[in-house]
Amino acid sequence: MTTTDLNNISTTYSPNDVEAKWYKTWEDGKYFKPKPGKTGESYCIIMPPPNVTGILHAGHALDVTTQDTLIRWKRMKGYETLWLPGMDHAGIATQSVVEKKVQKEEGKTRNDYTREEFLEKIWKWKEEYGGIIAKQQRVMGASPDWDYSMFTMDPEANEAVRKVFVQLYNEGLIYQSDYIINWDPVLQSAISDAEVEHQEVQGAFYHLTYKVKDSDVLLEIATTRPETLLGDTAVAVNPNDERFAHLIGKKAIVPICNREIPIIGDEHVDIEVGTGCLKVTPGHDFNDFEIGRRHNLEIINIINKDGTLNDLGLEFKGMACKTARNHIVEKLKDLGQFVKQEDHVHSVGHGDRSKAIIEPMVSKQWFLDVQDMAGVAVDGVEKGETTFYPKQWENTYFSWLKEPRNWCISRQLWWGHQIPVFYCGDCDHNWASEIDETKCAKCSSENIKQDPDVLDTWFSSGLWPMTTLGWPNKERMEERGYDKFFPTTCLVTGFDIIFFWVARMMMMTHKISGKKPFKDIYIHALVRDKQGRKMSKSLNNGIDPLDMVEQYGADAFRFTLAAGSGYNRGLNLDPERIGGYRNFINKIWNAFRFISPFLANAKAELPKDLDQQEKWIISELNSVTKEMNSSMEEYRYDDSCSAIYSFVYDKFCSWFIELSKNILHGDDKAAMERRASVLKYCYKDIVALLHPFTPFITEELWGYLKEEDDKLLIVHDYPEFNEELDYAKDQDFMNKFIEVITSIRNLRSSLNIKPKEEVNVSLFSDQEDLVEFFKASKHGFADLAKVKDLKVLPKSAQRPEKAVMKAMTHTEAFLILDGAIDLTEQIQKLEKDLGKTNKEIEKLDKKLSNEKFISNAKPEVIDKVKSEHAELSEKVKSINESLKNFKS
RNA sequence: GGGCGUGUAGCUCAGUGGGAGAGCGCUGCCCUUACAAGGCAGAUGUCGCAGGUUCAAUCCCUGCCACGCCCACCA
Repeated sequence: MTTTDLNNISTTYSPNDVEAKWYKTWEDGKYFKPKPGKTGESYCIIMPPPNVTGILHAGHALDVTTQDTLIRWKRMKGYETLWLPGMDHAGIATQSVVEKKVQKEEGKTRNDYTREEFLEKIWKWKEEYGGIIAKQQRVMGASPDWDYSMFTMDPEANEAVRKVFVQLYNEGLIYQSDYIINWDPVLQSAISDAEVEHQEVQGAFYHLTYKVKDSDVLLEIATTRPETLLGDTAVAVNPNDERFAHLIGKKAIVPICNREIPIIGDEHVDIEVGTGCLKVTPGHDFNDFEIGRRHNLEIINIINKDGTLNDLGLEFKGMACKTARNHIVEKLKDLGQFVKQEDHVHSVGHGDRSKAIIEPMVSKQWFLDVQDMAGVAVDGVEKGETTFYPKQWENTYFSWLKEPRNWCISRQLWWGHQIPVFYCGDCDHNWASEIDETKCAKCSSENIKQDPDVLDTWFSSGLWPMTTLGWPNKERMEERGYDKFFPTTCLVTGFDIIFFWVARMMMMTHKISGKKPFKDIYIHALVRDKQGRKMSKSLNNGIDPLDMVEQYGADAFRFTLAAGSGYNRGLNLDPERIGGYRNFINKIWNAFRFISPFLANAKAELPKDLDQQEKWIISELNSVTKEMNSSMEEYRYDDSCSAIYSFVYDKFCSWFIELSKNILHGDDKAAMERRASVLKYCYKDIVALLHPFTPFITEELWGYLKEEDDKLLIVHDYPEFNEELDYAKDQDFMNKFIEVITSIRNLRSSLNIKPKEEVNVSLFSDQEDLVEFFKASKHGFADLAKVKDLKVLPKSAQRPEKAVMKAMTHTEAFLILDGAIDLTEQIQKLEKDLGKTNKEIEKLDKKLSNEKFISNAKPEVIDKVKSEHAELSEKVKSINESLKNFKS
């Protein structure tokens, strides 16, 4: 397509073909690969790998946008950039979606298959969804080096995981222990503390009585879970509680099962809460477990893996806890050991995947001792080796790491890295190994088996920055540039996984490599619907990125997401806003359609002999360039977007293009060529500045703007601030010019003068250079406010008799009237303006007459107030005189 | 209970110790040859409430109210 064709085509930009075309060009041309740039420095972002649980949602779109914008920006600035893509196996989450699918389609559970068979089904799922995700990322314009793609279950990742596991195991940091864990009866696996959601639930306090052995005393005990009494191994009271202290050391008798249990004293028991007596069930309550440890109590497990009562449940065996609860209450009533029941709201843990009520249960699990690692991770941030943007998120990070609990890393799942610990069936030897063992390391027996559990997903995620760069294999590290890119530059992620992921990467990566994995951590907002609600399937308020791209184009969608990203924690996404920015993209397209016929007359360089309008726009462009670079440095995408948005709309299109029409169509060939050159210069910078945000349309337009030997925009230099292009005086003139034009338009509008109708205007000002500027801008007044006859006079000159006026601090504008009109409305307007201005002057007067203000305020503030006062007084003077004339 | 955060125009949100802002929406006029996905002009606020610090508070401090999120024990 040639530039002339452009003017024959639609006035609306259609993104779809353009986007596909450029993505292919970039990808085929290997533009996403890291290449040494002019800074000689590297810049690396490891993409937080999306879960392969399903297709991408709006949150991922934000992830892609914020990272791709950074990468493209740094790439253009001349860094050797690597954005490393990947996907996460997301153990529990993925296994459960596949289990659900199998249940739905085949009516089977995973136990109807062998481990190998079922894993094959998950792998199939992974292939399908992994492909969709990568396609979605491409549609968004993501520019990672796809050749680096990794999956958290790749053999390379497994190698890293096993090496680290073995090291930590041999150091004694990984240990096996009977511990109370969160048991998810639906997933039938332990889950970590972080995977438990606490929800307020309407329950009840059940008051029961326990008999004290060899005594008539009845202990009244309040509990929310009477069914666990079958697992009670003590009754605890506070040793300082006068009511019960004398009973410590005696025995109580558990109702129904009639087991004798000790009455113990423990400070944990709150005298005020409940009845002051606590039944202790170390097998099924976190606090009770701790009490049990302190007092060496027996642990009794009464619950099966599926959440029903086991053999110890007596006649309630096989019942779900909730059912058993009701039956046991009935039984207690029969026994006369039930006192009362009170409504009680309390929080109950639910699995964040399965939504099942979590049963605290004691079982043998693998743990990682994180006490030392957590301290180091805290140090890294406190000493500034790693910085959070926005800084407030450090608190969230610290709050977890400063009181870490050892991490339960084993999961009773199939989908994940199997724990590399081997057990010998003959000699009881067990050991951790980096390779798949075939015989016992001690007795050479081949009767060995590997631990069936898998590792928590976050174990492999914690190593991700190293794994992806080839660690621990020397050759891979060389090939993938480990030394160049590690530690990485920036991690971009959401605040919801600061605990899960960020903290773990900081701990594990440092433990293994001795280095913190990133310099910066940018925490972006979570995407919500326009009402600020989380997007969820149940609310059906999700926004599908592909829909948005199809409807508005990837550029508009990206710009919307970027414009909404700064230091905020929520981004309320309303498709209407995307529509608004789609209009902006279209504006860019049409501004180019205006410029394109003149490109042939434009020179490649910025001309030296700029006129005042040109100096103004170059100055403004220079400012926006500075603003965009500095705000991006601090991850203020919102500031960058609003800076370029208002420059393009409010400066370049509304004023500079409008002021250029006359020159471009005029007789002065030199001026025309100069203006065409400036337009081209500006537009090249505009598309370059915008490219990281809206890569497609900018690359498309660049094709028409670039010089023959220019490279593609994706690797072109990003504009930088240039001190020499600062023309403050021209900016000041133009701002005043704009103010005057707006005033004239305002007067026209208030008189209902038709847009095409010409008017005569007289301007009065005592600023000589401004007067000269206005005189020289005659064409501007004609083009932008349809001024036929313009007079620019000093304020000493006579004011026109029949006219309406508007006063500015620097200039009075009079619109001359032909016939008589009713001035009442105009007088009202002037009086309103006068009132407002006088109020402002009063405020300033008050300040200036305040001695304390004069003595305490900074001199520049005082100067400013004084000059404002003078300007406003001038304006008041102008208005007053006109009012006098109008009224006479 | 602990922590973090929020409360600014109808909506979504920036913002700063010294003149209250943007986008969208709204009102009026215009199909002016880049753009009606447009142009021009315009209206809109006790900056949550109450105190305090300061010459000066939307901004800093304290308390209160409302809301959101996170962590953590509640038997």
